[in-house]
Amino acid sequence: MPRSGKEARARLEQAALELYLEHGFDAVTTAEIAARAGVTERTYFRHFPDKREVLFEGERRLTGWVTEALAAVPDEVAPWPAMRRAIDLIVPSLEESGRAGNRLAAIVATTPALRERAAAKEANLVALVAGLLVERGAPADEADLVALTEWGVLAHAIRTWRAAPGTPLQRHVDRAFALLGGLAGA
Amino acid sequence: MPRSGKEARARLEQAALELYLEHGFDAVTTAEIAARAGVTERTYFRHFPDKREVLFEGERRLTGWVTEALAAVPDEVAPWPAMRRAIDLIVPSLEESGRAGNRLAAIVATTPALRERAAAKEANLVALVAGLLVERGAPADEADLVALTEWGVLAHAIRTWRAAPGTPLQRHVDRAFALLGGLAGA
DNA sequence: GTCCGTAGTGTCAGTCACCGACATTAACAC
DNA sequence: GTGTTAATGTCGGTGACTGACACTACGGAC
Repeated sequence: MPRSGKEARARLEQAALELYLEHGFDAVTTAEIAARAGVTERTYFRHFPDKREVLFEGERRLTGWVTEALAAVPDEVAPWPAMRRAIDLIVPSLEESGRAGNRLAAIVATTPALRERAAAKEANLVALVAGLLVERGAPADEADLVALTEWGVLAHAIRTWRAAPGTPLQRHVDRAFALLGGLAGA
Repeated sequence: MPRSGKEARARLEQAALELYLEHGFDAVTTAEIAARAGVTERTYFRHFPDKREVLFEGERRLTGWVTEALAAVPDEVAPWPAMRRAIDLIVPSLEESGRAGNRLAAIVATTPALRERAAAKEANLVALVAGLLVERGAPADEADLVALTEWGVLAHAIRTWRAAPGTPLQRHVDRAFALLGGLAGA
């Protein structure tokens, strides 16, 4: 019953999240996820390529935000400040999805297989950013270095932000950039 | 026949490398690797936890180098310059293992599953470095940021070095640090 | 030399992630 | 109603990975 297809996908996401939280990633089978979602195991694999990917829908939104944010910065702006501005543009979206992000980070942090996937996603994102900077006219190796470094700073800021609940993310971002500037400038 | 155990492990590494190069990672089964190495599939999994790990012995050496290099830098040196010095100490070792590294990078770059593992290894290494810096007395978040950034710079330098055969790695490292200093200082 | 503990291996049976091929059904257009 | 299409169900299979148990080569104790 092709009841729009999107419904099944959403139910699978929900079921997977619940089961992973209840019993841990390793103790859950894809068949169980499918059963709770009311579909067949085969249907699960039509919506997601493997057992892990069901948890990373948020990451897809993130790549969208990054692309939009960089597109919103004028091409004349040099790579480093352009990325810096783009990060400021993304911060509110990140802050909004903070709760879901936290819950997810908890599962991911405790299971190696998911940390692997997360690390890979991050690497892909850095590559995407570098590519976008090149399209804006940056030299390839400068783009690479800027993407790597600034994304690293953002990732760091997110971590310290998660460790200090209630504080605004923007402050952590500013602080991290200032810290890096002092370190790398000398 | 426990013919020292190390021999079987080495044969497995060799067999896996050959087969992966010949037919590609996905087209090779662990049973085939074991067969070429003259052991059982079960024995393969006694030496390596999964199909991918057999390719990452070099990474283990790398973590050793990093630990030693950081230990060789006096504790009085601040985190950023300490890591900077440690990288200079590692460069020769990296340069020596350049050939093997290139061959491996080629396989890894072309298969997503291996890129995932590589990304995870890199993240673990950054975490290790941050931990070592903390042991030296650095504040946790500064250690995190320094490890992230400087390791990123090194990774970037290695990439440009691979793209420019024949040039010394140290030059790429110096160049990348200079570039970052100019970017992040402003 | 015999005995014995240990480490490395073989064997077997099983679970589970994942995939190809084909049949089926709901919804929608006409 | 009929045809089309997208989503699903069904079936069978492959291959990564694991637990349990038996076996065999080696080293040392005596």
